[in-house]
Amino acid sequence: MPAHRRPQMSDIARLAGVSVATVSRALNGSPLVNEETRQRIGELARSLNYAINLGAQNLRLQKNQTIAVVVPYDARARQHISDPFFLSIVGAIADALTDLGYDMLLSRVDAERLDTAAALYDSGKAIGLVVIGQWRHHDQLNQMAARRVPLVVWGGQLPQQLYCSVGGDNVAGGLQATQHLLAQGRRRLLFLGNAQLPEVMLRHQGYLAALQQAGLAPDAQLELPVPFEVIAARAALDTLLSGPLRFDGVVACSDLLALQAVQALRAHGRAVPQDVAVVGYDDLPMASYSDPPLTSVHQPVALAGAELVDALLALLRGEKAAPRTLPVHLVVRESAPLRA
Amino acid sequence: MPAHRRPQMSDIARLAGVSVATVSRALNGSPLVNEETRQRIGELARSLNYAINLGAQNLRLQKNQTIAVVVPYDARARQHISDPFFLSIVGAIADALTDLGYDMLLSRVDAERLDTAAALYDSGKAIGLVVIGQWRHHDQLNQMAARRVPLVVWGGQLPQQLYCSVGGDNVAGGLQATQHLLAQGRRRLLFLGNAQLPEVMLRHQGYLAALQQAGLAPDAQLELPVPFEVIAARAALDTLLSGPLRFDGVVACSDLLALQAVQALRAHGRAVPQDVAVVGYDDLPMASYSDPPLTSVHQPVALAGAELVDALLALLRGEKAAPRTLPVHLVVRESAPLRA
DNA sequence: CCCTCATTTGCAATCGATTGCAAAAGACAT
DNA sequence: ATGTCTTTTGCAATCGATTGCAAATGAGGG
Repeated sequence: MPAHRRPQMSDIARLAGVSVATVSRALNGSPLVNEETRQRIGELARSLNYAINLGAQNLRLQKNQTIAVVVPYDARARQHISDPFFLSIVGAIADALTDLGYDMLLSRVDAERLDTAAALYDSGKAIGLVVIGQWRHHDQLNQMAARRVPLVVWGGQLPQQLYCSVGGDNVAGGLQATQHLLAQGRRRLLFLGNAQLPEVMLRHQGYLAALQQAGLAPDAQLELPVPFEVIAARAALDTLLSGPLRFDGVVACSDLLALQAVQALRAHGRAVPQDVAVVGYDDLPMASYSDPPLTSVHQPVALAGAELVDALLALLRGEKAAPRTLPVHLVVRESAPLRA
Repeated sequence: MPAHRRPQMSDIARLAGVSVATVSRALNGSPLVNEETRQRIGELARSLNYAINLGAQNLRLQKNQTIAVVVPYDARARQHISDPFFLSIVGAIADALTDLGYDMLLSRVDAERLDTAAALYDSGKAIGLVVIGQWRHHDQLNQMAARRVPLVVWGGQLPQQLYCSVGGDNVAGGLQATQHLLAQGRRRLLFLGNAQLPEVMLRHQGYLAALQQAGLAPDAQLELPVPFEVIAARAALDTLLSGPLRFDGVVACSDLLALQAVQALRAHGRAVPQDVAVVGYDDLPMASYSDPPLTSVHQPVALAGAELVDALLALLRGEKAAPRTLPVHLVVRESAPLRA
């Protein structure tokens, strides 16, 4: 026996003078083995620091307790998605899975090829997938679901959706953020976010609905389709602010974008919230520490993790899992206070 | 054949009218199979959406490409560690592992029982471990290393250390942070962090060294051993500030602690940085957005991920991996500016 | 027509576990 | 001594792949 091979059942069997079958039964607490034999085998296993080979066990028992969590990234920009909101969702999922005794495989895939994530399921590495965000490939997710890949997606609920999504109430979030600014008398509201992404698109619907309720016509110039990636967003903001366009409020689709907007506005000599009020999205912990503290739409991260896992496990039990929309609420702070 | 079983080699073999062995060879590009047969099998596999069962393959080939990343949490407080710094380290490790074709298993363990993480290795789920932080159990990590569990730890380098650690230069970080405050004429510096944790202990050494260089005697009252967990830290700060103790600078062991200190100070009517200057640690992205923007010791997160993975892979190749210390540097912002 | 040799295929063992079934051993009644 | 029953154990097949070795096939030479 080589020096540092991990011990296996056959080693214990040899030392105990019994067959591998007996060792297996002893360690699994089968009533078919003699009590004294079980003791001997148990002690031997402990002294050898034996741990069962889960790969072999899973193969034999056709079981697997691994869930893959897929975090897309932007391959073209070689830009890894490090938005703290996504990371905290991952943390929440890890908590929920750990509590239930599942293993979590964390994997990154190209955001343009979400369907490559199916390989994790096809290969048996994982029994189901949690995908963080739909990005621009609702269609690929639909195809995976049609192939019966067990799949739950963090994101917005769309028409013609074959997969189960769990997400914040994006329409309500966009609506509340916009209403809050309108209630302060703000009238020209910049919408900051790329509406090609379903979640952003839904928030944009809320934005439009609020404008309509207030009797305002939308202005296409007030929509800046920036990515979630901050460097590029900042560049777009600077370009915009160098132009003639004026606005007195910003509805941003993430807290990071909101903070970039604050910095860009200040760099161009505009005060927040006096000249321009800014509302963020996600309500990250940092929102309360920032300068100014951000008014933001709070998303329930811990609940999100639990609901994603719950929905996926329902799917795996063969039940059908309906999309879920989680409540959001506006947290008012200094970047867009109650009274302007 | 049941409706939605994943196809396997025997299915392809039956449909192609060949043996499983031939299918295996064909899909692996062995020169032993006829070109036409290979074509037929390849097309069949594609049309069935076949993907090899990696569990079975790994068992047979004795291989495994999974690395476990272990994030400890505080079980007593049922408090999950969500410090963004740890999450961003996890993200960096994920990037490094993905680039090299490894899978990453994310796992949480009780910070008081770091040694339970060894089960991930013993069971064959993973071929090696990356543990995020030593916490208070240097000893347990040493025991795991003595058992030859392939192991790399994010944290400080300690005497009598049997495992490989990768970490920022904590002594230099503590030193620079303290020197910076002393250079402004600050003389009574509160050290914020629990020196039971090795990383904090090393930063504390740097703090003491800086005091000594300046000819100042340390004052034990100026050491507040708060945990990394913010709620408890805030309570300790409020208690301290309600007492008679006075200080004009704070050396905090994380940016979150620094921001809590800023808030507590303000709540007690002390201005930052005028009355008290505050230096954080980690230099999270939020440090530059906060109010005031934080002066902080920058830790190289992306490099950390790459170095952790590199060290672990070296271990797995059978080489010995020496502990690594990564450079840190102070980023000066408003919470402790150059001129007080 | 037989032998040799190259090409292509299949058989069967193997990885580390689990489990149905047969069998061995001992207790007890007849 | 024989048969029955219970308790305890081992044999061997199995999970889904890989691979050494034997064997089948066909081409080419003598």
